[in-house]
Amino acid sequence: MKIVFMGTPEYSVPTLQALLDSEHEVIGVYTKPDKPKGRGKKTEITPVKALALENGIPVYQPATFKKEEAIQEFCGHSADIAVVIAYGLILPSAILEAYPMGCINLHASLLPKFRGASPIQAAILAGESKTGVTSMQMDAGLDTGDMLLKAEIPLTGEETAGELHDRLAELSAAVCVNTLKGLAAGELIPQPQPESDVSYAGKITKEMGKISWSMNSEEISRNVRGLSPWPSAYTLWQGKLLKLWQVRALSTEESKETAGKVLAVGEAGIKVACGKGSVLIEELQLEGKKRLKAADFLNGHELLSGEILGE
RNA sequence: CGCGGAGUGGAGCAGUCUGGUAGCUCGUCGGGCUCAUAACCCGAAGGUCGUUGGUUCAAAUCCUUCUCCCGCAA
Repeated sequence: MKIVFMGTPEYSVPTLQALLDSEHEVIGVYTKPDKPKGRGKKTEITPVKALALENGIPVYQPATFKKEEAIQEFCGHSADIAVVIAYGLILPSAILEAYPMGCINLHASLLPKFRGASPIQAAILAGESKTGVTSMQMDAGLDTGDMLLKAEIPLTGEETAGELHDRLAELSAAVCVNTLKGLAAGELIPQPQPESDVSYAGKITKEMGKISWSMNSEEISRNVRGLSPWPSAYTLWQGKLLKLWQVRALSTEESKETAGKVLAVGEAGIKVACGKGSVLIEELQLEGKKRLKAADFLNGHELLSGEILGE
């Protein structure tokens, strides 16, 4: 099949690579416009664009599909289908219906759970025991299209969003290839999403990373994992930003201690009281500094029992 | 040139403002104590103070070049 690929971040890359390696032909790649990014505000090309350029595939970067010319251009490609994965732009119906087989999307959750922008993080934050990837025939709604294929993976309760991101990105590539195969063979029957289990995962914001020590230890652990590596969970220590990279939930029993109080410090980590239970901070990072194991951090910083974090 | 912090024995930090013997907490190695120990005591090794040039009798410290790491912002 002739495919137009639409994607932007790192997450999209394995799928594009899989399509390039397949018998299908990628005739064009859409990705979001280049933007100034990173320290120093340099303009960087998107990961998808980088891979497309390496392979000599035409790249298109409209800022929006609200303009007629962008739609015209899209319709001008003689493709059979468009594959959309973490593209980042809303696609109007004129786009969705431009090609004979429409647009299929790969979403990083077991739909209809966690529709929206942050399905990977949402699965961890919600403490799910499994998650996965769903391919669907796109329609005008937000991740509401009829489902084509699903693949599940179990969650151990230890993984970070970053690790899960990488695994699901690989899984998406496989699901994409299988979905195209199924569609070509006419073997896939689109399944409407059941209304009963619908949930949404909105955009992740920086503020979500601020730890409320009044939460229980398990919730804090999920926040640390679900927001790693971005935007990362953090608290404050002596007025400075202190990122938490690895935290272990200890007890979940009621505690009489003030939430956020440092109960003990040692080689194993920094034990902090929560609203319910306590956590052991095992890896952390002070603003401007590198990520450190708690033991290394304590060698150079005087963090004492009894101090209150979060202020 | 978006804002800011930092580069000091193997690790994490102090020292820089107010130039003048390189320090702390660990780790490593040796010895001791102990039934024993990751605990405790004694001792030792290990550093061109990121790089370039300059100022000075003298530079980790002041000025300069470059580079690498990191927080914010995007």
